[in-house]
Amino acid sequence: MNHDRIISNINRWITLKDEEIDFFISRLNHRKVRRKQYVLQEGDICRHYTFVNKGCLRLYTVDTNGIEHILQFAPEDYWVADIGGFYQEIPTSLYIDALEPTEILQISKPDLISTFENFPAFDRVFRIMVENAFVGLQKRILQNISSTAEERYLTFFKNYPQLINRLPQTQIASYIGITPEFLSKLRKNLAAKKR
Amino acid sequence: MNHDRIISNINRWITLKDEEIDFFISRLNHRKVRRKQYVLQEGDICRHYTFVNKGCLRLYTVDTNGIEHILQFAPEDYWVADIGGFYQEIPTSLYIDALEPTEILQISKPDLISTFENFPAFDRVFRIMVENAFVGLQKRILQNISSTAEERYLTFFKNYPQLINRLPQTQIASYIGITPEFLSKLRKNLAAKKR
DNA sequence: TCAAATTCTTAATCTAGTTCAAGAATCTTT
DNA sequence: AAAGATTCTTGAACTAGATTAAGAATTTGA
Repeated sequence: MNHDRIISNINRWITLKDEEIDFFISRLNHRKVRRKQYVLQEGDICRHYTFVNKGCLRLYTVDTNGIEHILQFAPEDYWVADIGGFYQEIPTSLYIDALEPTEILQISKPDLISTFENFPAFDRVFRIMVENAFVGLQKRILQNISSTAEERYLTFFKNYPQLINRLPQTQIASYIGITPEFLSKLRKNLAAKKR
Repeated sequence: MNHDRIISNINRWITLKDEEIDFFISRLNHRKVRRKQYVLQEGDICRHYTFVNKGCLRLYTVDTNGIEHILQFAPEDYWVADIGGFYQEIPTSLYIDALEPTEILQISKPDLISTFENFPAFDRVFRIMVENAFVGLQKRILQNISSTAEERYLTFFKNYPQLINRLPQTQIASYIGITPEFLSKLRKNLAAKKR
């Protein structure tokens, strides 16, 4: 498997030495997952940080009524994990599965820790990665406490143009926190407005 | 000013050497802010990471209708900043102000960067800090897309018992994303249920 | 300690979004 | 290419939460 995508991903914020990159790459396992296959299930311990090389994963919970609530989509170039459970090694309440046939690269906790110990630059890489993700989540919270469903949909549209025609609407509805029926109505209204 | 609280805060996840702690502490400025005084205003560049030693700050936006939406409360032992704007040095859209007379410790970007350069252990400290904050935000998103206002209020009650009787209800309403009037009704219903 | 400011409550009316149901359209897999 | 599964749309009835307004209670700061 080709490592170009993950190399440019970790080189995005700071430039690493070849030795550092080679060490990190050598720790990765790669896997293919079929559509609908689970990468993580409630009750499991999240043993890997997962990078998506091709395809698309989703991170979500299932509530007591059996309804799914999507925390994150992870298309090409995104990382996913139950971060808390990964470091503390406690059973997760989250699910990760594939929305499309997907190719992933994974690093285990022992391998990531040894990467941090050998090359402190990776503490920085992962610090910056999480900082960026944090800022993204803050923006999402703000949307959720201050905007209407229509505004949230339009923001999703702007932030993830690659995903709009790639994901079923029911998944997008779940991400922005409304029912699929209501999303359908919103779209109808928006289409009417455009004319 | 006493540094015990911030020292135990940064020592919480990994144990630092005296030399590392001393360097970091020597970079801090301390300030007192009065109730309602701004620490950051829309349009400013966020020049400091701020630690609360005593009192309580809030991080929020003001929408086009003049309504405030609270992203974070920062009582004793919490850090606040517009993280994105801090590193990129771009004008913020957020406000930080004091809900009570507050004592803070601040570190500037140049000082934080030089701390990272001299002592890579701090990349790890800040990585772990942001990871924990990230996990907290994920839980909050989940609440917002999946729970009723009543459930969100009860969760706030459980997560921040120290704050419930310390903050005006209007601030809590803004944090959980409802109007103060509706929070008042919720509380009435909850009190009735208890009997 | 008192006046001003802020916060809290209640009630009536309104609306964004849900629920339920059922048929139409579109994918997936063989 | 067909059958089954999933997704999308529409409509009617419902409800959680918003809005407006006004008075009561509490907090604040001089």
